[in-house]
Amino acid sequence: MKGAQKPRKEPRQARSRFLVETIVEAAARVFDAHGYDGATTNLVARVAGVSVGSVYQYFPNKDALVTALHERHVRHMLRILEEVDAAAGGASLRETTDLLVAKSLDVHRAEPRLQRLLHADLPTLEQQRALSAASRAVFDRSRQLLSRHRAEIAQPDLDLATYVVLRMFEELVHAAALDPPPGVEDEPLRRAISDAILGYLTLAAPGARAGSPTDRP
Amino acid sequence: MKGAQKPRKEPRQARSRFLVETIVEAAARVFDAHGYDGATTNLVARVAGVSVGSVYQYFPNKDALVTALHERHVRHMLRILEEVDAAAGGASLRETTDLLVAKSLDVHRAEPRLQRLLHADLPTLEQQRALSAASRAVFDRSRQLLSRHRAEIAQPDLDLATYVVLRMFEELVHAAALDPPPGVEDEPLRRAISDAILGYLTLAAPGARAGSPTDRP
Amino acid sequence: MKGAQKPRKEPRQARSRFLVETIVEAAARVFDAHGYDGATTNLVARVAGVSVGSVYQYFPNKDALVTALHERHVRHMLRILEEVDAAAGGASLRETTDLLVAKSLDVHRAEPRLQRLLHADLPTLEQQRALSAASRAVFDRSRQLLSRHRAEIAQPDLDLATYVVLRMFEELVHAAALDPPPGVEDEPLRRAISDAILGYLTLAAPGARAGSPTDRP
Amino acid sequence: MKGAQKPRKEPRQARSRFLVETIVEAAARVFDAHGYDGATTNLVARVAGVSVGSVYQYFPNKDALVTALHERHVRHMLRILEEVDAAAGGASLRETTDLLVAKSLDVHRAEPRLQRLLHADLPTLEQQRALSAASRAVFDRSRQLLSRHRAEIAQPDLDLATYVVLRMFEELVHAAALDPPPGVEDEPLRRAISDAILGYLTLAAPGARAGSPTDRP
DNA sequence: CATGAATGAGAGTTCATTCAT
DNA sequence: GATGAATGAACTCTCATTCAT
Repeated sequence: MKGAQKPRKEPRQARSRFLVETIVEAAARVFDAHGYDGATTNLVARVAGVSVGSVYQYFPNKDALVTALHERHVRHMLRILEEVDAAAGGASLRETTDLLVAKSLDVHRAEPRLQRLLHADLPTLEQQRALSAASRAVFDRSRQLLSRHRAEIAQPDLDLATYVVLRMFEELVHAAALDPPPGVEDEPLRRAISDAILGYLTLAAPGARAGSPTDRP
Repeated sequence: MKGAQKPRKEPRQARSRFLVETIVEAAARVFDAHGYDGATTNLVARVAGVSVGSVYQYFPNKDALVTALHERHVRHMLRILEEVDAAAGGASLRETTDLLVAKSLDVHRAEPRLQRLLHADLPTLEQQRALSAASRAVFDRSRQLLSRHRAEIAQPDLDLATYVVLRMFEELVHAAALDPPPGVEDEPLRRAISDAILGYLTLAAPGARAGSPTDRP
Repeated sequence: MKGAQKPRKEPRQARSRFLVETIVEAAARVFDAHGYDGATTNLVARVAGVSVGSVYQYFPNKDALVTALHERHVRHMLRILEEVDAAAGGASLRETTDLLVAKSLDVHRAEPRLQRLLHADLPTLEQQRALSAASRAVFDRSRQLLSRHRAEIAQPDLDLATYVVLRMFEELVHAAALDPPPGVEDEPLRRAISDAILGYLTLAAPGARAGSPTDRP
Repeated sequence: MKGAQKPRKEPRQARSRFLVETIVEAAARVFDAHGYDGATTNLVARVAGVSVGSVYQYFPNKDALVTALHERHVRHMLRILEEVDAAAGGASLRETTDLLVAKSLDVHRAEPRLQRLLHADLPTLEQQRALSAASRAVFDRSRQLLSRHRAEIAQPDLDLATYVVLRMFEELVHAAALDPPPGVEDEPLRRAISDAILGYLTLAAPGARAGSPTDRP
């Protein structure tokens, strides 16, 4: 992979926007099915039903497709955060977390290899520039959600906590989707992910382990 | 990446063993510096100070190098587990975890991109066959270490707990090494990783746990 | 050599057809000059004045070029058969054979090494599948020509006779073109080839072995 | 056989001769099984049970193995010519030919691909120098045999006749061994080969060509 | 002499990218 | 804009050959 890349031109017209969407969806299918190396730009074009030239009209190079896929994923996650936020009026942190885990698992299970690729290869790229912008939104939204449950959270630094939670969350959902532990049912698996997040957030100061903050009404 | 690959021939003599080691170390440097695609077999050979032919004498193809690097990493982690186990006579789970985090961070910081590559690309490969053998050792050793602290662990299923802990551990250490949160000192960062693991393991059961229908002994 | 190979795409447009022809002609020159091993795909491309990529656009691999050259040769031979057939109204078998030998010699002398390669390497390949289709046309056309002279032919099984004649014909023409006997003029050489074919076809039934069929009182 | 103890000096040569033979036989197997390209010198060495270095001790390069195989074949053919000559006291040309065809077919059927390779690739090589020496012996011996049947032969130039007969013979035997016509029994096939040779040799001078006596209705 | 690890030139092939149509 | 034929740099991998042991 070379360098960070934004779409070459912003699709102004409806047709263009549709074309870009078509290409991105094709890219999602192709990258999920073949991995980064196996995914050729020509194949993406063929699957999208357009010519390679058209792909390059909107994406200056192969990595730009990956960047676009990342943004697509971020949008997806933002939507989920939105939904959960909306649906959960006075829900507890546990309930909210459970819901997020369940919804995210659905997303990752739909295209596990692509998600792994996005999670893994992107930090490698010099694209962090482009990414941090998109990722920032997820970070901010997540932090906001956590701050709403500030009372239930023992960790003092909420920025750091958000960072850690996002990492754990992504990784565990990835793992559960792509490489689940053998012989474990879905429910305990989701439960374990929630536990990991909840456990971290609610961990009392060292020594005070027994009295968890969630014990309070 | 193609398929799983074992070393082509087992290095029997001292000279060969040395050569293989040289090649693997060169591969580590090259993969860490250039990523999977950027790492060419010719470059690995050049860095190792041998000819391409010699690389292919011992590794049937490029992916075999990655597999070897994975095994090298696994050996590394096993050594760390061993050391921590030996050093920690009656240490608490927290102390043991802190030590593991510190030592692992050193390993990952030495070659962060390689570690990311190993963590990310390998599950993609069909090499899980070969890998599971090597990874199993880490899993078993980790589980054994956890079981020694059984009393401090609230999670009922120790296999699942080991799976989750290993994932969290690897991911958070990777992240801390490759993409640390801005403005966070090393100490709190390490602390956060330990908290995540400890929090998950020691999470007291929610008051409603007894009623959960899936919680079978 | 790997496996049988048809052209990757049928050249629909005039430009493509011209390109394919150019490549095949270049391949003919290169294979004739360097043999199978010495002929590199890059050299074929260079001689054709195109890029390697263009060669692979139409021929999936090196062997596909050989297959194409075989088909080119078959077409050539068919054309000759056609011409001879057309020109020879009531010609005798001898006259027809003489003409075929003369024309074929011209073809083989133009690129003797290529002809040898086609004659020799192809049966080795698994390409007999693809070849038999093309070769069949030559066989059928030859058989048809022979059957027109049925009265002059003593061999009972015309299929077998065609098989034998084609083999002798190809081999002797090859030999005469590539490795002629020293000190023999062209005319007696051509005559000898015709004699071989005529002699076989007109050989009287066994029992008349001692003398030629014309020995009859 | 290893118990035999000859003077200490002599075995060195004997051993070398044996080694050379071993290598050549291994080469025969390998070239027959894999063709020229597929036959690697390392494989030949492995099959021979010696090291590559030993192969290169006696054969300066890969083509030297082919040359040796050609000489082996020539010796084989000479032996057959010898046998036939010895066994056939007052045999007719037909009888002699039949015997030669039968014996040669056995040889070629044992390693058809190798024979094709020798027949086909060698003229291509620059080894014609070395070959003509070896081939000359076969040529001379064949000519001698033909001259013994001078009375039965109509062709005026015996050198040319020998040349033509050898070519036809080799080609037809090759073809019969490697690529026989479908649905033809062995006997008629051998018969056809003999017919081809006999027909050529005994063909009466032109002009005497009469309507074939085997004309069918 | 025998060995076989080491060599490295060079081959076939792919695929991101361009640009004339 | 859209197309897709054409490009060619660059990669993985092979194998004839050498030479230190």
